[in-house]
Amino acid sequence: MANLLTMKLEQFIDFDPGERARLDELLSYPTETYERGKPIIREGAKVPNIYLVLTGLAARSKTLRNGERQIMALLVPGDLCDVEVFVLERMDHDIIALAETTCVLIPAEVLEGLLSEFSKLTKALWWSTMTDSAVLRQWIVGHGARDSREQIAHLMYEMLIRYRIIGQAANDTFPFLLTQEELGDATGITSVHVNRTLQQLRSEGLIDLRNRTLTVLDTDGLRKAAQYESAYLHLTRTERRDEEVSGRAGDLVDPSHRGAVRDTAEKISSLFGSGTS
Amino acid sequence: MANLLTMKLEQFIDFDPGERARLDELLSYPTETYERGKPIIREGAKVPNIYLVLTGLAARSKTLRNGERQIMALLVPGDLCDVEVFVLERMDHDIIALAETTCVLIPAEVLEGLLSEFSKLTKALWWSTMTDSAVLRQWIVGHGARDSREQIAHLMYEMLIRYRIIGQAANDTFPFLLTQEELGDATGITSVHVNRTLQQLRSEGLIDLRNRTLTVLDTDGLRKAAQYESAYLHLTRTERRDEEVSGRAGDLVDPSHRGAVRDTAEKISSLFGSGTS
DNA sequence: CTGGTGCGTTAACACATGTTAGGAAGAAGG
DNA sequence: CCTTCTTCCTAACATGTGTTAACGCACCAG
Repeated sequence: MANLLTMKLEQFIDFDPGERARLDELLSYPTETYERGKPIIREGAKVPNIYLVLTGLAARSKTLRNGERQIMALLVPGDLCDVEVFVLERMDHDIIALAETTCVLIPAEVLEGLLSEFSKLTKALWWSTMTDSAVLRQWIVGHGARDSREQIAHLMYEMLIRYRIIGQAANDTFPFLLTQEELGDATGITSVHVNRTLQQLRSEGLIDLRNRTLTVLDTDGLRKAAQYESAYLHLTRTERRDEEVSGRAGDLVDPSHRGAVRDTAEKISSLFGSGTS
Repeated sequence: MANLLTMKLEQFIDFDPGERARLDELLSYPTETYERGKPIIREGAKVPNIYLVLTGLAARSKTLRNGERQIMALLVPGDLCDVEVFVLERMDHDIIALAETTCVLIPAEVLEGLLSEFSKLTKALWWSTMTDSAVLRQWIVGHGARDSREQIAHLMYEMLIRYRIIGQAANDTFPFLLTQEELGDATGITSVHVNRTLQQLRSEGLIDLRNRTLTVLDTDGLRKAAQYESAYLHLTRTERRDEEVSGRAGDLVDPSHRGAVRDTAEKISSLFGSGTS
């Protein structure tokens, strides 16, 4: 399997073969699989491992005393769950599995060792962290200044890009594993209103959501509906149009980029499936 | 003047005199002052300096096409505005002055040099970054799962703690430099409704807000109103009750801590004013 | 003193979203 | 095949928050 972590970090930094090899080694640590709905890491836990999502979907979430739950970030394959363990003593939120999810458990020392060895990797990890923060900021903007339709459109558009980046959104179709209730927890909207909003997006011909699979029928329309702006994901190399990675999501972050590398979604696996070692 | 940055980072790590001296040197770089309302750093900018707030109040904010503005974080004296410049190419949001604000402009190379020299400092900076993220997460929880009264109470309670930490909230009174409109931008509420909510908090006897100064009349009541939970600020040493720092905000994050170090707010300057070199 | 200008304050009304409740459709399991 | 459970969907009603608009007050400049 392609190294998803590498595919993600490559959006920012161009690794050499040695570095890639080291990254690949990380994937050889033991994995663990979690059923849908089960916690992967609990708030308050001291965790000795770094969790990397391989398959499925996880979320950062927080539960208030009154039982309300707020999802604060979605973690797709290739994402790290808990870089904070390097510094902060305890998790300040839960990581939960929103679908059957498999993670690699990388001992913290191992990754820490790698980091001091390769400062490039250190930089890449900082990038990943700061990008996470940027996504959080975007999430806040969403809640404060967007209505429900814009919010959900935005979430979908962001997920499309992120699945593209890891090569799993051919034809603008990708796994969308959230229930409407969970979508509500992510956006701060009730599931009833989520439903209303989905109907609307469907009737506008923007999306097709069925069987946990989302197809974006009109990427331009969806971007517009989302008031999407590309900068916050900090896809440095994509924006710079580095050939190696820009085919994945280039047309999404910058429509004018299309044509050049159109319909490359299908080629991604051949391009990168073997390019990670 | 006490080194505000040191006071803040001390919440996490105990520096030795040499390290403190180096931190103090950072404050000797040129400062710049910004009028209320003026931008300090603009979205999209490539910035060669790290900005450290010395006095006043700044905010991370984002403006949408339709003119709506969302404030995503408040920066009080001692806070760094743009650590991201080490890694990300451009700012993905604005930093604006909400009051007349003075910043030190530390050349990025200088701080970067310091970081490789002292890994403790590196850790402290990571701490600061990850804590920022944690605050963002909290902010999201606020928007999604709290009503206006809880949100505003929460913001006030957090600010009380943060001003305590830098020794500027004696008697639970501290500068509260936000207009109601800005409070609205921070919480995603209209200024009209902010006003309604403030009236309510006043009539409940929780706060006294006048002349840009906030006095918390009932810390317990406010904490309760805010559904506040301490963990997210990651005040490691405060929670551990390290004497050196726990007097500042200990009773706020853990009410049982009171008595032990009550009314220490006034002593803070004598304890730490000279303790930073 | 006088006219701005920004901020706080209220009031009346509109509407997006929440709440509650129940039924339909599909998946899982015996 | 039937039962059970989850998720999706819809309807009627309730309400928190937004909108608009107007007035007062403090502060400042001239």
